[in-house]
Amino acid sequence: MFTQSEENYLKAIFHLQQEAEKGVSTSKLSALLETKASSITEMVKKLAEKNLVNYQKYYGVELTDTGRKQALIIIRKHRLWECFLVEQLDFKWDEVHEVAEQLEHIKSEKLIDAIDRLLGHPKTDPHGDPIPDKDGNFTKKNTSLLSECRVGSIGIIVGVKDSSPSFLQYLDKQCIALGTKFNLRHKEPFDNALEITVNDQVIKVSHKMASNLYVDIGYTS
Amino acid sequence: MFTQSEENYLKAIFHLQQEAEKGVSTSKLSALLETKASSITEMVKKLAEKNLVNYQKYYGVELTDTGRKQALIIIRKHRLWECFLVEQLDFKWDEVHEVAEQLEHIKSEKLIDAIDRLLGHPKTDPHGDPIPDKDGNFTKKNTSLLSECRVGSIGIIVGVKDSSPSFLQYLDKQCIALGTKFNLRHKEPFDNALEITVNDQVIKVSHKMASNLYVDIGYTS
DNA sequence: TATAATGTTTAGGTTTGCCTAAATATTTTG
DNA sequence: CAAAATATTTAGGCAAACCTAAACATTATA
Ligand SMILES: [Mn+2]
Ligand SMILES: [Mn+2]
Ligand SMILES: [Mn+2]
Ligand SMILES: [Mn+2]
Repeated sequence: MFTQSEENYLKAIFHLQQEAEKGVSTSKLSALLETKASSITEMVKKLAEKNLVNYQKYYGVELTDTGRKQALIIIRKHRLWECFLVEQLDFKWDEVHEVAEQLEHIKSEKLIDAIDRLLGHPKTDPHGDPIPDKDGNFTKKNTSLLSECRVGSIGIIVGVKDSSPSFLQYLDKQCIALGTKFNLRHKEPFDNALEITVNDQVIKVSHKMASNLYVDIGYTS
Repeated sequence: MFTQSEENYLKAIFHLQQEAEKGVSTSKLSALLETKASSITEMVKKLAEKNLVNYQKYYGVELTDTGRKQALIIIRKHRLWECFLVEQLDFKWDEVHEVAEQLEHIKSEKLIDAIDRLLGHPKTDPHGDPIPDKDGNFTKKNTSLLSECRVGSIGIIVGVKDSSPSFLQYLDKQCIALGTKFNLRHKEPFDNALEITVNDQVIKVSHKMASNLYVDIGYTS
């Protein structure tokens, strides 16, 4: 069994590993976990001791197979709890993360399996992120960003890269949600702002916003 | 906000206060929390510092109004989670306590209110214990024990005093559950063992067992 | 490629919540 | 009511998970 702190480190290392192919640096972890670099070094040594990560002084860490498996168990719990909160308790998608950060540490396999069953074994969480199965398998989601689409594309919003409450609330205000079908009409050369239509309504999407929206592209008109 | 440890102390003090009218002793807390007496003394001083308990060296502690209110919030959460596990996730009544011990520490008023609403504001938990409302009010349950009933009584099982898994499993095996209607037929003078009938079936109930079952007595035949 | 800038680790502390052993207070009992 | 038994507190330590400041390694730059 692992401490809450250890679990948070494993999760953080997993997430950072997804982006950078190299070892995850102390400073990246420090920033993500909002913990001083020196504390990161200490904990990382402890995780290496327990064979959850490979650690090379000054060159960062990587999860071992055991570490990766454990990280995925926590991520599975986090995302299932987020689904539960939205689907059973009517939480909004911007309200779930903080509570899920707590719930993900509850130790009971029976509990999380029951939640999974209650929800009908969902494949993605309220932010479009994939939910690993009990063995840690999950289908990596499409990684096209709206910002990278060509003008004329038709597609569906399937996920958010930034899932901070402020961004999610902004999406709500703009009537953009997961599953929203859009038509990319125009890209402004000056600032890369986009214009999309949703149900024949024109919505302006800044470049920053568009680069935080994952999409499935259908066909190009 | 309080630490998990502090919350466990408040809950323990509350429970022990229910039985003994005097101040709760260090040794009682030590036994219940499975923590050495010296550690209890330390923590109790900290709680006194925070005005959650009144503490008199050598004479035990009592909850202040603030402390009592806080204890009831935790107990409310514990019992609501137990209901949730049984009613929504098909846990058995002997499987819920351990998980609820973890879930009761999740910090989110919105969450527990939503669980309460989902369950339809239940008044008692799976062991027959009352669930305090948001303000800490609850109706103290009937405290008649089966062991104290007169032969000839008719009644209903409404709660368990001991809610250890082993006792609950034993009750399952004997087909005794909350809501079970019984007829107290005989009391054996030698060992105070009882014979009750449930649906015309005779069940032998030892004195120890009977002294852990709360009942509502209807009328005496 | 030497030096400066940046990133990482080490050394030494702090707080929380626990422990054992010893000291002290209370309670029981002869 | 004094001695013995029991309960409680105090003193001194430990591990986990943080911190700051200083030392040291790596990387960037002139
Ligand atoms: Mn989340
Ligand atoms: Mn999510
Ligand atoms: Mn319980
Ligand atoms: Mn209960």
